[in-house]
Amino acid sequence: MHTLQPLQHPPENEAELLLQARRLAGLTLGELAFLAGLTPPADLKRDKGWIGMLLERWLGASAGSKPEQDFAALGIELKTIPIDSLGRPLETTFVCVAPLTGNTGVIWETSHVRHKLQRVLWVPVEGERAIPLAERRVGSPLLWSPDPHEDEQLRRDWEELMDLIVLGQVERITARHGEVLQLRPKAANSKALTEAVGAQGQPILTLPRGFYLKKNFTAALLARHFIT
DNA sequence: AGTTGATCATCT
DNA sequence: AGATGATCAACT
Repeated sequence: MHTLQPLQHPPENEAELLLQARRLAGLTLGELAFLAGLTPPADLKRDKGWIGMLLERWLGASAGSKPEQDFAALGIELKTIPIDSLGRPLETTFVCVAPLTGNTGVIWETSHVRHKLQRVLWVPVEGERAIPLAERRVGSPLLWSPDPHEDEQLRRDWEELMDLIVLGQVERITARHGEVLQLRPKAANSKALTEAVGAQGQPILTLPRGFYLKKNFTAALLARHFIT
């Protein structure tokens, strides 16, 4: 029998992962939820990570809250990305938390950002709020690694942002810094604080920040996929 | 508070 | 309308 069902185990290799991801293309979130025995929330207001969790389940990713890649054995990270009717991203993409202390001497080549983005399975999902959550369709997946140009774009932004962090300027950084990679708050709320470096090199408390891919970057990466 | 999964809601 | 800054949930 060939009933479509979530992978019960982590995929053995890239081909198995990609094959399963391709099977999901064209199906709705409601169908995938039903087949997985889940009930979709009415909207994502209080369940912002629901789609990501659903796709993790279908693709056999190690569940949610582990500090490693989704497919550790394959070195692959899973990212669902909300898109509009033309395939363009509706949101920026969270990459990882930014380290705000202990950064003297860190370099791009061994950074968390570069490691996270080394190989990513992108799964586009219709994201317009006019479409009821259960009716939104999953798109065709893209297994991606940064090409030399993309790596260079990311490196430049990362170095600029990390320089400011190291120099105690984290609170002067806004989301406008960076062409393709930005730094924004990543916290439960504005009361959650973490340690960082102040302008005089002293410890300060500030909002935890995360690195996010700007939409121009993910739009280009998805577009490259659509034409090839 | 920190990790994972992200989108919301307000402002320009 | 689109981007920025703020926030939600589950688990540890």
